[in-house]
This record gives sequence, C-alpha cells and structure tokens, in this order.
Amino acid sequence: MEKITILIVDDHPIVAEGIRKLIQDSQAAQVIGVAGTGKACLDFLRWEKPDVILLDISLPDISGIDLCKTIKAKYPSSRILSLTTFNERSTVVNMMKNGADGYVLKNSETGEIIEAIKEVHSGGKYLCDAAETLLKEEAANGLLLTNREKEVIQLIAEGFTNQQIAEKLFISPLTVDSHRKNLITKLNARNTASLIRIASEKGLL
Amino acid sequence: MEKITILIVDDHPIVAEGIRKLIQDSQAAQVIGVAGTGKACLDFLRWEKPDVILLDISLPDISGIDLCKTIKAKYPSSRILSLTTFNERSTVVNMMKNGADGYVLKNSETGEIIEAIKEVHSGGKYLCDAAETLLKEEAANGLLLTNREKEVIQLIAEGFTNQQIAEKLFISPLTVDSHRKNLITKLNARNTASLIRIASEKGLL
DNA sequence: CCAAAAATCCACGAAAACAGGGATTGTTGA
DNA sequence: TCAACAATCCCTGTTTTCGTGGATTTTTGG
Repeated sequence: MEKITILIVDDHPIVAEGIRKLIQDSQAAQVIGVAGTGKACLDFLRWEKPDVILLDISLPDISGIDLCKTIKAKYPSSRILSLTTFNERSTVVNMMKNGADGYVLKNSETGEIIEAIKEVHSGGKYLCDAAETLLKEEAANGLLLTNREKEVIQLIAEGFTNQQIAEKLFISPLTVDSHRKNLITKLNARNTASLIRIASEKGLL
Repeated sequence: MEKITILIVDDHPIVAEGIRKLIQDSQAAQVIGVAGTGKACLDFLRWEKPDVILLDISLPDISGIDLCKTIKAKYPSSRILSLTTFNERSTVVNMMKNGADGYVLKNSETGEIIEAIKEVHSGGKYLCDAAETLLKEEAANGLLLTNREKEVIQLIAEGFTNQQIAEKLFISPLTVDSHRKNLITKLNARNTASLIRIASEKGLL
C-alpha cells in the first residue's frame, strides 16, 4: 500500500513533532515536509505535492484561513485538513468555507486524526465530533447574524456612529440604527457596549 | 547524571507526544507521566513527585491557572513550568502570580524548552523572550488602568449606564463619566463601543 | 514630607443612542 | 405560491454619551 504523503504546516515545533510521531506510528502515511509559516508552506508546494496538507490556523505570517484559500486557488487538487485548537463556530465555518476538506481539533483522539487523514485523502470531508456539534449548536442556538448585521456590528465595534456607518454602506442612518437595535435584541445585550462585549466573547468580531 | 523527572499536563495528545519526544531526545530529562485533565494531574501527584510539571493553561476541567495555585498550595516544593500557546499579558501575569516558576510558549524553539526545564529545576525562574517582551511592553505601553478604571470598564462592558455604575460604586455619575472619558483617551478609542472592543482585544475584561 | 497620581466632582451644549413602535420592498426556501 | 425573513426606511420623544474644560481631595511612592 502506498503511503499517503503529508505536509505539516504549524509553527509549534512541539506540535509538528507530535503529529509526525503519530503518523509514523500509524503506518498509513508519511510526513514529507514541515512548514512553520505560510510562506514556507507555499514555497514547499512549488516543488512537492503532498497528498494531504495538515494546516494550523494560527501562523506567524498569515492566518491559516487565508492560506487555505490561497492554496486551494493555486492547487485546486490539494486536500487540506485543518488541525487546530480552536473550536469556535466562526473559525470552523470560515475554514470550511475557504475550501478545507476537514476539521479536526488538536485534542482529538489520535486515532481520529489518522481517520480524518484517510477520509480526506480519499476525497471525502471530515468534521470532528466537537466541530459538528458546534455547527449544530449554531443552527439551533441561532448565532445567526445576517450578512448586513455582521458588517454593521463590525463597524460599530470599530467606533463608527450610525451616521458614519450609513455613509460607508450607502444606506440611511435610520437603517443602521434598525440593525443596531436588532443586534442588541438578538444577542440579548443591554446596549451597544455590552453588545460589543458579547459579540467579542462569541468570536463574532 | 540523574535525569530530571517530568509530568506533562496537557489535554492534546499530539502536544504531549511531541513534548515527550523532545525530552527524550534531549537526554536531560524523562517523562514519568502524562495527565490530560486537572484531576488526573492531582491524582498522579498523590503517588509520584516529578521534579518539574509542564502545565498547559487550557484544560477540560479547570484552568491551568487555578490548577497551578492548587498544586503549589498542596506541594509547595513542586516546580511548575507553564507551557502554553497564549501570549497575552494577562495570562502570563496571572500564571506567574499564581506560583508558576516559568513560562514558555509552545512555538518556542525546542532548545529553549529544555533550557527552561533545567533552569526551573535548579530553582530559578524562566520567562521566554516573547513573554518577557510582553511584560515590558505592558510597563512601557502603559496598559495601566487604575483599579477604579478597571471596575468601571468592567461595568460598562456589562451594559450599565453611568447612572447605574455610580449607584453600584457609591460615587457620582459625573465621576463615572470622567473615568469613562479617561478610559477612552487612554486606550485610544473613539467611543464606548470601540473602547470595549479594544479592551476585549487586550484582555482587560 | 512633598510631588505626582488617582479619585472625586462639576458645567454646558452638542451629538449620539435607545425605546418602541410602523411600514415597504425584495428574496428565498419549503 | 406564499410565508418567512432580510433589508430598507421612517417617526417621536427620552436618555445617554461625548467634548471641552476645570477643580478639589485623597492616596501613594520616594
């Protein structure tokens, strides 16, 4: 059986080493490279084509989310498995939206990670239990801000007034105010200040 | 030479494995246990006394910060090296305040981690460069909110008005307003909304 | 002890947010 | 096709924050 070739992209030497060991032990795959930055990753991909890329989100130069998009744009056939510590809805969603083929948390069982690699390599998608639960929670709990609301809350958090936001979005200040009120209601805030705190806690900014 | 005995406390199997490998390779120490939860850690310590405890902050049951305090209370002679991904002032400060003997980031060079273990074992303190820089930045940059300001910003973030905050603190609403204005100036915010965002980003809430 | 910083209080007008309605277009999924 | 939802806009009055400025009293560190 051909071994699956792997590129690890992670800026933590410890983690990279741990993954390498796991993969070696499993016999199913082999690590052909380790990159500690987004740049190193792209350089590597110019010369070698791993079957699966294990991608961390927090990298020193660019975010794994952006890197994911870039890789998929340049090498559409590459398979990307996101391997991170974050289990926030927004992160999971963004990652998958940007073309990742799977999402596994670093505190997953080791077996699950190998499983995910195989699944992704064979063309499937893989979401770890925790991530799946999160996505369901989102749907249920209704952490569902509309696109417009996301734009608006973002600008509010940056300190713009209704008036200024209206100008940026080419809509009426009254509309912005409506969005603001809806946001306060949706997130159960008392006022704008607590709205921003709550949004920040939930990773919506 | 006696090897330094180590207990790893981390809920990421990958990371634990990586650390174990690093330590093995270094020849200077040996891992005598791995705990994935705070409880497992305390159980382990009842029977065995590792020279150095490598402690992660994010654990499933209790925070590493609290665990640190607990361990130090029960076993004052134990040496604790905090090994985490976070490099926020507040985290570093809290950890050291609760008795940790060292602070190293997971993305540190592997050599640095071994170095830190040795230093901590021999009774010294060790702060990785990144953490040290952070602490200096804090002093320099002036993330210096006064006690009163911290109370006030906390209450603002919870959605209370000047009036309400004044009642809670038994001071005049005008005073609260002064604090608010000072906060906005200090943190370079445009208004309360952005004040809360900035404070949240800096971990001041 | 003394200077610096923190905490307190104030005034006044302008600007912004809040409360609590209502209403009209699109879009879209079942 | 039709109800639900998103996005838009509006009104009225009240409350709160913002900007600019100043002033006094405690703490506190050297």
